[in-house]
Amino acid sequence: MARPRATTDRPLDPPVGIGFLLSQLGAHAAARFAERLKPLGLKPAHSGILRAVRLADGPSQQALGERLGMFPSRLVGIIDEMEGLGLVERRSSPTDRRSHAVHLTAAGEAALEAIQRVSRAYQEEICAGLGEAERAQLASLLGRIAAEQGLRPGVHPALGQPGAEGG
Amino acid sequence: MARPRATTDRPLDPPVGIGFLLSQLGAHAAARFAERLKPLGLKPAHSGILRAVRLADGPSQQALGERLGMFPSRLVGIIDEMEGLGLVERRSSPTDRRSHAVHLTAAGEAALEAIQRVSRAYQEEICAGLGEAERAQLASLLGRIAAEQGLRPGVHPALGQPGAEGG
DNA sequence: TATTGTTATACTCTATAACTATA
DNA sequence: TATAGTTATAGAGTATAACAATA
Repeated sequence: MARPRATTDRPLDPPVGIGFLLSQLGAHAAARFAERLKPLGLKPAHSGILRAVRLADGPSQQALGERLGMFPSRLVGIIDEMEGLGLVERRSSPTDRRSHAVHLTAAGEAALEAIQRVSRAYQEEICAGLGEAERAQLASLLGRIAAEQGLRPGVHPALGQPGAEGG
Repeated sequence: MARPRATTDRPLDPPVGIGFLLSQLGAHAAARFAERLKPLGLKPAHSGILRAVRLADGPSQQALGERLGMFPSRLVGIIDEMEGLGLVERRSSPTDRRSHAVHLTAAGEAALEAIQRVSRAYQEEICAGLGEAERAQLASLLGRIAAEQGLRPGVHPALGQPGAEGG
């Protein structure tokens, strides 16, 4: 293109740090995961909630929201969606009729298994360039950073956003 | 916590893969970077555009959008913002008056340097738990995945979204 | 009076498509 | 007729705050 003089000619200093790489790869990974989920009719957030529901077994929406760092009002819409898909059902608690416990249906468990299959293919795609030892090394380094940064295993920090979850 | 029986008692199988870790850490890293940028009055997208503008030196908005994978209409708003902050200026091309070349101002270059300082602190924060050798190892593994996945160095795939960039 | 879940509102941010001015 | 940039519109998604039912 055009103008003769540049402000600087250094290409990219610093040469792209770990933080940027993480952010860049994280966005990429999340996008790829969402893509693989789409044929199943699922969104990334569904995946995270399915896992959390199975883990807690029948948590109230409030408990779920607290665990996942989501506002209760946000959960309402997603649980509505998932109930519409037949993945979960709300059961009002016999002891406190205000509270609705969220339970997996058979379809929900099936979805969870389908997600796991998709997930394996997705991992394979992401790690395509690395050997077994390197993958283990990478997983270990990432896991240490995650722990150091106070991220809880399996809880995505951006479950509030659109393309947040990455299986 | 309540109901007696669970659907499964496996905690989290698979134990959380690399894809999820990347997505999780990526979202975390992007959020931390945005936080550090805020005191400077900057958004993550500004950072990416500043870098791209310096790199290309006076690119047209179209060239910029193409390089960054952004819609022209999205660029308009951001360049407006940045021009309002005095970081860049539009110069209409002498040969084609439709085309506006985007140039860094002195304030823009200063901002770029401020971002680099902030960036170093941010890298330090993210990698706090790792030694030098481990950081190099991690950077190498991440870089290889990024290359394998066709991500261009310094170009964030989600520059279209809110908290996208991660320095 | 406090709490669970829901609904309503306002806000942010995006893509699509019309529009203008040049070419 | 095509292209660079802009504006306008509509759509997706979120947090905040009001609300109803229950405790």
